[in-house]
Amino acid sequence: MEDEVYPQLHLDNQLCFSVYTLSRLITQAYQPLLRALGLTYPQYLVLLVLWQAEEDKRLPVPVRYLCERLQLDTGTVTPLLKRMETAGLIRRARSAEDERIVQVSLTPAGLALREQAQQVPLDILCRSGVSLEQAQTLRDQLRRLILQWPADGAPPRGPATAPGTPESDPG
Amino acid sequence: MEDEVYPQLHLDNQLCFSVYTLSRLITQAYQPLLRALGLTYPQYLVLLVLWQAEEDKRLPVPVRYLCERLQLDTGTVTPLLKRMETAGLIRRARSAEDERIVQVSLTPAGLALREQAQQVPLDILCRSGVSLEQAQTLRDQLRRLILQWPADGAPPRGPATAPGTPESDPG
DNA sequence: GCTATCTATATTGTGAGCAATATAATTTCA
DNA sequence: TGAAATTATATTGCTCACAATATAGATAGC
Repeated sequence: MEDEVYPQLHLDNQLCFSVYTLSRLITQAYQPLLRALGLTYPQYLVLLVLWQAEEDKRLPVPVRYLCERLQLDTGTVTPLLKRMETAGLIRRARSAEDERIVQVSLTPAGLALREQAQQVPLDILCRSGVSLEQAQTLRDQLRRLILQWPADGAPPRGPATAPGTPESDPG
Repeated sequence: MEDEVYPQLHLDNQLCFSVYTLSRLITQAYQPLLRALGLTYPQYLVLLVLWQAEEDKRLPVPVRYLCERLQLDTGTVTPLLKRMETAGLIRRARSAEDERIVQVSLTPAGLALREQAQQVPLDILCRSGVSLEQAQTLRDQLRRLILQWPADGAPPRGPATAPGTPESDPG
């Protein structure tokens, strides 16, 4: 028998699994608060973008802008926006100048939700027991990692260290 | 007019959005490699657990064990396992001693995939351009955060710092 | 001006995630 | 022992994600 061991394939050595698990944990933490506002987590993200655009007097915004900000494609965003329109949170309208474009804006109800959502991020922070410093540090670290992430189709780059046989390879 | 500003609701100030985005980016990076093995990302995670159990001679394992390790409920895992059974990767069998339990084991095909998967984590690391140290540090940081995360239904805890009005609240 | 190309959005189909509920087997304990 | 509670898995219904494709409007070259 071989009895080979593959530490690089052990679940708890994977960075991907930690990120995946934390992402679901955070979403689950938001869920009860957002449910009180009649929102799902992705719908909340759409509203974050629209509320911020409203602050800057940039409403309406095209669907394309939402896709860029959220890093989601139209296959996800279009049905999401349809549900939000049905829920009375947003409006969608074809642009007159360029009929390919659908412009998205907030309804009064969608805008009004911002007041109720105001407390949500801090509330989550409190419930999670994470310190503000820890959260900010981690956020900035992840944002840098996301920014340096290779665009899809980019050529493979080597790891920044000399190659070896790491016992626990956090792929 | 009010012209109020809500920095705590700005998308890029949210820790949740960074985690969510990175999680999807990583999954997308795995996708082409796993596709070559005929796997989806969650199916790969199931195999990681089963391969490790095989190393320890603990196969078969109950569905409950997979749910615990992956932090997923049966509503996700049961159909996932059914698809993997159909694909010939695993076997599912009711336990004789306790007929509530379904024991999951690897088929030869499912076990054999481990050889091909061996290179995947390091391959992802290379493509991502992240250094091994950076990945390990981040992984350990996230694991600590996940471990300290409150169980569902736990009472709200305050943030570890004095309350104030943080400009950018990473909820 | 006409066709090829490009751009913006929508649609289809599959596979997660997850809440809520259902079903059936086991255990508890009065 | 026998009903109530518990445990393990499955099912249903809804909402993402995302690849692949479709559609229609705008733009570029010739």
